[in-house]
Amino acid sequence: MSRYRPLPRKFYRRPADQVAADLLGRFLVRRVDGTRLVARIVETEAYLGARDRASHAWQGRRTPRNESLYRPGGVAYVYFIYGMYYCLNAVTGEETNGEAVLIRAAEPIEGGEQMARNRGLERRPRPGDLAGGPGKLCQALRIDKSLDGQVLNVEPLRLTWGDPSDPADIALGERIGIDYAGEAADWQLRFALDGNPHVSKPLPWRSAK
DNA sequence: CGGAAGATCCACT
DNA sequence: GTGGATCTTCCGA
Repeated sequence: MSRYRPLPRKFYRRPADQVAADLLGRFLVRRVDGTRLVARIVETEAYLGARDRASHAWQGRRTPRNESLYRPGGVAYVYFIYGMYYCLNAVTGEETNGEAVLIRAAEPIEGGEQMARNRGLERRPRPGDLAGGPGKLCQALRIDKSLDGQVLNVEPLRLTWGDPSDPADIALGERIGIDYAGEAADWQLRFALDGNPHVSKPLPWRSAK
């Protein structure tokens, strides 16, 4: 099934904003304990490296925590935040320039029951409950620091061709939770499938059409 | 509904 | 010591 064929390295070796838009509709395929979990990406954000105040690579900052950001495109950058959550990024770019795409939300395709258990949900999940936000998504797919720096085209975590979006259905807006970032806070680097209920925060987005 | 607060790690000042 | 690419619960309107 070609939907589950992994994206090639070349896919990631472009500017982060381009990759962020192109990742919408692609599948996250996670193998854990012999179970396959699949989710379709519906929301992403681009982080532009040294020139982007909101980026962990702002002004070239380099620490053990963000080391993966400086590898060539095609690996995962997973970091721990707020003392409780993980966030998953795909590192992008031809050069090692600290660019990445934050995977913010996805729509469950396979293994929804397992995802609900991973999230500790009792009630029947409503749209967005399982992976409608970067922290939820990592919890549902059991993504943690052990995947940091791993390539994204092999088990146990792959990004595959999936069910790509029509560029006309992509909405964009400002990134979330980066009010401290000065003018970079206004940059239109958040991408989502227009009107998709699994998105983390619906906004009056400007359409990219 | 919306806003506030708490949970609690790690990089940086 | 401070605050963050978050989420949940609790409270009041």
